[in-house]
Amino acid sequence: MRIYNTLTRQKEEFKPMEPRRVRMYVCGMTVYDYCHLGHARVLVAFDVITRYLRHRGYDVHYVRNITDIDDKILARAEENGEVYSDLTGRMIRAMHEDEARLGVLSPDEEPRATAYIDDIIAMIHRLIASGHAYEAANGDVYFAVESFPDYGKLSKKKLDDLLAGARVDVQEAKRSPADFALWKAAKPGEVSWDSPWGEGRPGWHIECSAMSTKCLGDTFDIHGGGPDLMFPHHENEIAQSECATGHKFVHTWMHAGAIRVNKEKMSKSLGNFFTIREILEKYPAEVVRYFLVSSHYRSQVDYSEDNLEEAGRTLSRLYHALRGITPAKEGAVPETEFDRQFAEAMDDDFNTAGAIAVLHQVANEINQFRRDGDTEQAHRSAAVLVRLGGILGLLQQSPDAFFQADTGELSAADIEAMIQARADARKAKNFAEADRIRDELLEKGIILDDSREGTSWRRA
RNA sequence: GGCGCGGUGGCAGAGUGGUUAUGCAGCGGACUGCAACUCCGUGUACGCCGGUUCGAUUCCGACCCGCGCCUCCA
Repeated sequence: MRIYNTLTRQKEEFKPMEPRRVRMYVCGMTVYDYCHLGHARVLVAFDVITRYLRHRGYDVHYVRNITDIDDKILARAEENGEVYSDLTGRMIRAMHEDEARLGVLSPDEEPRATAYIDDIIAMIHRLIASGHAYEAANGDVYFAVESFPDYGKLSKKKLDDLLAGARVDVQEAKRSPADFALWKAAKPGEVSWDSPWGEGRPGWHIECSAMSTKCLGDTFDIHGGGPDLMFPHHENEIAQSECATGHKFVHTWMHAGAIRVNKEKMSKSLGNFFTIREILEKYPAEVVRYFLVSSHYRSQVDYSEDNLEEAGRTLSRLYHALRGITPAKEGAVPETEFDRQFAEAMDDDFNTAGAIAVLHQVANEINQFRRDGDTEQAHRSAAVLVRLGGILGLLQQSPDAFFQADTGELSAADIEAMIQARADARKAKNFAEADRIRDELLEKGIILDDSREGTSWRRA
């Protein structure tokens, strides 16, 4: 299978260090606020990647960190008048709720920066000892960017350009404007840890170097994250890690595409972000997931009501195909041409859009079998659809659960009673009454579907 | 300014040197008491200009446009 590597800017044949084992690290959240859709994209993208790699038979060790100490966290806690760890604890719980609702499997390890202070200090120590970092007059420790000739190899930036474009408010203490903090001296009253350089806390980038190395070794297979982490975060990670260990840090770098709103990137600094929980108030979680998975993980996607609603209609088509069918038992149906096409798409840099097209072909086949009264074949194809959907984390609930959740003011019993009343009216050829009932339900967001087996219902 | 990514049919979104993406929406037909669902059929496409080629949406070059990073952001 081939994966696009940001480091080389091309798709490469994926060869993990150990044949059947994949070591992967993904930059997770800085927990000072609720997760937004951009976070969801990264969460879902690497969830699908993990699921597919496992489906392909790899033993994946997936590590995704939590940044639970940083300037923004301290600022927000101060603003709220609370202890920073109360804030981060609350946001971590919220994040776990959000990802569970989106069907995102937990990573194998979820290291937190504050639990790895010793490892961070040890790595900084090594960097100072090898001349790649220095303790400045203000108590901070900085990484000396010019000591690493490869600096810029991920983001394709030249150090000269970075220095020329540096902002005016350069830290006096830095030897070079491009140097970045490994350790920040604590201001009076700030939460801090003891270190050889005095009380302080880690810089933003060093935690990921320290934790990934600790959890996965000096060198590992895949490192992923959001599009805006490429520079400076990932660039700095490479510098720190390769200077500290003397080994290549990561083989394959993967970056998700940005989420946009009105042609602008959704980001916290622009203030145009939607949190996952806001969106989940308006759309079923699986629809949001489907929306995310229906385009390639590296492409930009636009968040809009139209797009989410279309995703809802499209996912409904898939669930419609499954309605009233008990899929054949997993394993009872051998691999089909559809499995092959699905794998072909996914093997090509996780082309989920192509894979979903296959899902629709399977749904179409199910509907054809059903039309022809070939129940046996319909059930077998349904098993294929559920099997392939599962690799993307989709189609794992019952169609009724999907269609009949969140019905608003009416209970299922109310709806069933009205359906019965309508059925009676129809039997009596009182179509005016039957249509009145159907319209009343529609007004309340309930759509009826008649079939030979009877009438079923779903929310609009 | 530097670096990078992209421009596909009404919309969303894959892909390919010559042959159907897929879905949503639309239209015609079947089914239906009428609808919905479903099935069958159907139209509109590859930013612009050159080049390579028997043939380019697909390769190469120029141009136009959009976006991202260069500062905390997934």
